[in-house]
Amino acid sequence: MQEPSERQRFLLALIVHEYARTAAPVGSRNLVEHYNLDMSSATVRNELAALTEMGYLRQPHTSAGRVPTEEGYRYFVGRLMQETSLPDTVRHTITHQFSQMHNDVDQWMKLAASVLAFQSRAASLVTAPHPEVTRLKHLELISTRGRQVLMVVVIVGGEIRQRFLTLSEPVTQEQLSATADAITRLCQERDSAGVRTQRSAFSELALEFIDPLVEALGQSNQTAAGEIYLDGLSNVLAEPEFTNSEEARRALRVLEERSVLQDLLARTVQTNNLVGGVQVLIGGEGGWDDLRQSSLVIGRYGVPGLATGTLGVLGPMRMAYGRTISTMRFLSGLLSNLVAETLVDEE
Amino acid sequence: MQEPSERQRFLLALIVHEYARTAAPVGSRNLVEHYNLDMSSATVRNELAALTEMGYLRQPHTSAGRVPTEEGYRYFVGRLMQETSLPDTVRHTITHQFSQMHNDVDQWMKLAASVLAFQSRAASLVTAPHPEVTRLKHLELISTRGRQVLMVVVIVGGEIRQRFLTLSEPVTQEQLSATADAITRLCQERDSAGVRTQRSAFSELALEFIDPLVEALGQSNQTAAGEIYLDGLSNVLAEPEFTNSEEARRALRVLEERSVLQDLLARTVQTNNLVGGVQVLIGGEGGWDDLRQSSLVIGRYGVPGLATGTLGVLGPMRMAYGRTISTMRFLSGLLSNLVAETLVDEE
DNA sequence: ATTAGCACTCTCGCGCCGAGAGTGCTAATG
DNA sequence: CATTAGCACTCTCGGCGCGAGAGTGCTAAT
Repeated sequence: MQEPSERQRFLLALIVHEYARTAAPVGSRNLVEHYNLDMSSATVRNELAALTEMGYLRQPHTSAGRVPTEEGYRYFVGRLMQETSLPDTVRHTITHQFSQMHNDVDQWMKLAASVLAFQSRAASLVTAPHPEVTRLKHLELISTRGRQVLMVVVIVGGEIRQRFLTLSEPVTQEQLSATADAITRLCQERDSAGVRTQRSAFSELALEFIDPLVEALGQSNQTAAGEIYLDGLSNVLAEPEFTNSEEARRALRVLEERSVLQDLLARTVQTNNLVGGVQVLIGGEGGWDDLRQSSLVIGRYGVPGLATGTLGVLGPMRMAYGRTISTMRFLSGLLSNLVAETLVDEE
Repeated sequence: MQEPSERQRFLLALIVHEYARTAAPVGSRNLVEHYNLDMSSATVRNELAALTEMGYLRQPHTSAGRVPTEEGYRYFVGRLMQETSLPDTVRHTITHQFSQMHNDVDQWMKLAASVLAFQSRAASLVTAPHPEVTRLKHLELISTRGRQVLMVVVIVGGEIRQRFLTLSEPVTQEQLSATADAITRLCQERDSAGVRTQRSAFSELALEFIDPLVEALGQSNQTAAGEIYLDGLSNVLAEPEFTNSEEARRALRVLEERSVLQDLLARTVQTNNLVGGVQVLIGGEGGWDDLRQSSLVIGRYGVPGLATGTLGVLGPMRMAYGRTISTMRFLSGLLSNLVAETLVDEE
């Protein structure tokens, strides 16, 4: 890929910006007038022709304005975009909102999704902080009625899972508490496999809880990484590229289908378009045919080795990458701090 | 409102059915041919004219076929629709799927939403079972690091809430467990107000947990009734009435906005279009301007007085009410049993 | 290297028109 | 008297043509 000149890069950035604003192909005359360029439209035309030749721009038809190609966006995101950090007032507002949230993970996630959707004017997705290995922190057994028991499994990192069990015999709450304590002591810091190895050490009563416990710990392998919080879905429907409902349906299906999102996170690690912890997938890069019209910005947060979560924004290819990325980076830092402050468990 | 004749009712039902199938205004000739009626199209025309006069049908324009009015749907749902119960095979499949779900509430909810969306071919929403009054069942305090503590609040009915706290002094896990036990004993079966009255009975250490606990118990008053599970959003985008993205956006916004959904559930109780526990709101009945094109089917499940949840389906006004309602009724029964079996706590 | 000028191309919106579908009405019929 | 065949009428919808507008590439002049 040929390297554009300084002026060509400048123009490319302008077109990306203008197209993001208007969603209409942008022409040379328009560009000159709207940005008070001190060159003529003919000069601009020459440069645009060059950029088109290089593959960064394309024309929807012979005589329309220019639109950035995927390649163009990639170049813009990777080399052109200046990292505008979020305005101080916005940062303060967001920080303040989080401080109001009473240390409730659920509310944090909702707020994060909401902020991300609002700032990016696109759809956002946030996953709750999730440990990379699920090891038991604490087990609690609560009698509900007769042989019914509620099992609460607290995982290292703070995640909580629950199961309902029916015992073969009624048992008192005292016995349950004692059993829970025993299991907790024997299995603390163990993952599902580790718990299984302890099987021989348990009392007959405790054995009734082992299978559900093992299963609760092992669950993460199959199921989505915890809850997925979505917000701003109606934002993307407002964009002209999604008025064609076929496109909109595809995008929505991706967001609904948790398995797809998981795949996506899995691939997050190994790609090359990393921007300081934030990844940008343009035009369904990497085989996401359903997202051919869209772009996806993905970031992670949390404490590696303890618990991490994912932030994502799905929007049209012409989304405001700058604002989206800086918001995401800010949120990622903020959430990472929250995770570190509250969830950290190893010393 | 005038009472239609037997034959008119028959034709009204046919039109509702046919319009649900094709989404196009249905004409007399079409009706006669497609359903092999043994009357002429002229006769049908006369009857349709009468039904139009009565307000059950309308014509999009002078010379188009007929479309049911809201009034027409209301009449259909209230008096015409025969309650087809779900085929046995479907019932068995669903029951089987639930039995696979390992007693995990989260998975039940997801499955319920998925089944409801699939059967109704529309968007579904399901709320987790939620106690009408939130009273403490069990409190657990888990030390995470230094002064950090994870508070797990189990509510009568099985719901779980968590908070992260920072204590003024580091405390051992033993002390925490003892304190949690003490609080549990003093406050079991109490709601947030009840907990507050016990304040004087607590040790200094215990006092640090009271405010967060009161707040966790009181939360339900402000926040949505637990998690809301959505599914099938892409279904409604597939419907022709939502290709006009403006309509689609409105509907989506309603589903996203949790506060709106809450309002909606609040009104659920007092309306008149009840069908054996399932309610049908047609055309945004009751002041839901954003849902003017849509209908909403709402049902509840659970054990009144202990924990209840809501099932909802949002789709175009011409949705398949029969299938939707019977699915919802079946699911409601199934979930109610699950709640009763696992969550019941009072004797 | 830049730019004014110009011929050329393509889309988009508009109005027109004929086909098709459906209606209401009237008159005939069992 | 209910039903129905026949018919004139109305309205939508898709295709077509056309002119305006926007944008381009090219050439020649600066």
